[in-house]
Amino acid sequence: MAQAGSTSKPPMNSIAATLRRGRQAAGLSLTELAHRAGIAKSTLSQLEAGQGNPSLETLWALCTALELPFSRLLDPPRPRVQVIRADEGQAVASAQADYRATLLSACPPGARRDLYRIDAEPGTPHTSAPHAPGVVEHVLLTAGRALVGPADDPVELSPGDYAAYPGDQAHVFEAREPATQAILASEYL
Amino acid sequence: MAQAGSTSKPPMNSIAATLRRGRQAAGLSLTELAHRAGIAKSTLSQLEAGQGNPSLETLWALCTALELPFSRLLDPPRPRVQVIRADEGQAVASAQADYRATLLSACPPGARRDLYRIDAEPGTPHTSAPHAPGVVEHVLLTAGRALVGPADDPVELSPGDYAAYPGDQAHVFEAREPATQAILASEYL
DNA sequence: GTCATTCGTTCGCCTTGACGAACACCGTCC
DNA sequence: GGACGGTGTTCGTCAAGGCGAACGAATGAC
Repeated sequence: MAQAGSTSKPPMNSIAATLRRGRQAAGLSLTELAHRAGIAKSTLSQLEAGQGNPSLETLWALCTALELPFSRLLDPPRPRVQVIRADEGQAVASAQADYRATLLSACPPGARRDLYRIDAEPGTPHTSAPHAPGVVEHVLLTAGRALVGPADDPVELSPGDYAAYPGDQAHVFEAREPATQAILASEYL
Repeated sequence: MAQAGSTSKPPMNSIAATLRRGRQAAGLSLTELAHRAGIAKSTLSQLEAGQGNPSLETLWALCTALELPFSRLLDPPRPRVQVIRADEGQAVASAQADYRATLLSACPPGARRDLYRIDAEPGTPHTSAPHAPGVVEHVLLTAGRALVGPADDPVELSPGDYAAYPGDQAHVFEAREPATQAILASEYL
């Protein structure tokens, strides 16, 4: 299975580590896991050694046997409690002074979802250019009132209201009352 | 590459569809994408036909060439605006009357992250049994005050405070003031 | 019309992933 | 001691994945 010159190579070491940790966390031996997944334990041994270039079937069988989502194959980090107080956190740059987004949780390598806290004041609407394809934004208004959603079809939200919309097209956030606050989850699967 | 009797087989059709849509969305031809990814166009053709059992290298090369996160290989759905008003949404069952979780956004197939709105009153702490390995919970307190986090090491949050902690061990949510509200993102990569 | 260029598919060959047996290793029991 | 049952590793064999050339179809230039 020769492979021509490609750009970057898959993170086998990362996957290998994930598999090994997953197996040990489940308290399984190589033999046992290989049996459950229906693959040869030699194959599994090589994979955990970071060698080779596994096929989709093999990876899938291992994921289901370990009850791991397929997407969890890449990434090690195991966090402990992390707290960001109300007045902390790095604000995201914005040309407008009446709109402030605070990054709460950036995606670890293998990107999936960012959490922001939005603080906005009435004024000119804050419009965002389309993001990468597949991005979905979730907004939950916690205080005030705002017009949120696709630029061509926004929705007015009151406290407690929730809205989700495609982020890969132009969209707006326009505060309608002073001290408007919201949670924004930007999901770029 | 024979495969012994395993449980479920990988969703090749889904991956095939994702690849084809991704390629067409990028406006690339089979030849062009194959060249960029450094694979043979015949291989790509077969993959988009849902045939075969691609190797990790092949899939990775395609993902990087299409600028798709590896985890986005499974799932099509493209949403429009979705709104859940403050008094809407299905409440999640809970034995305790003073703790209510409202599901805002469930993961589409290929699961990754759920969004909840929490409404809680002071009383007995709401403890959760450990979830699947790898789960991370994010909490952003929007009103009131609460003790949140791992059962053995919780943190007190005030409005605007944010905390993230592993969800695969016992954890608590204990309201300290009436009408306590929070956003909870359960992330199971 | 013909040539040229692109598209996506199909075919034969070669490489390589996956299998299974054999292997070395370690602890336990008799 | 040595015979077990368990671990994870290495090796030879076979089938399947990936490659590249050849293919038919569709389009545009001249």
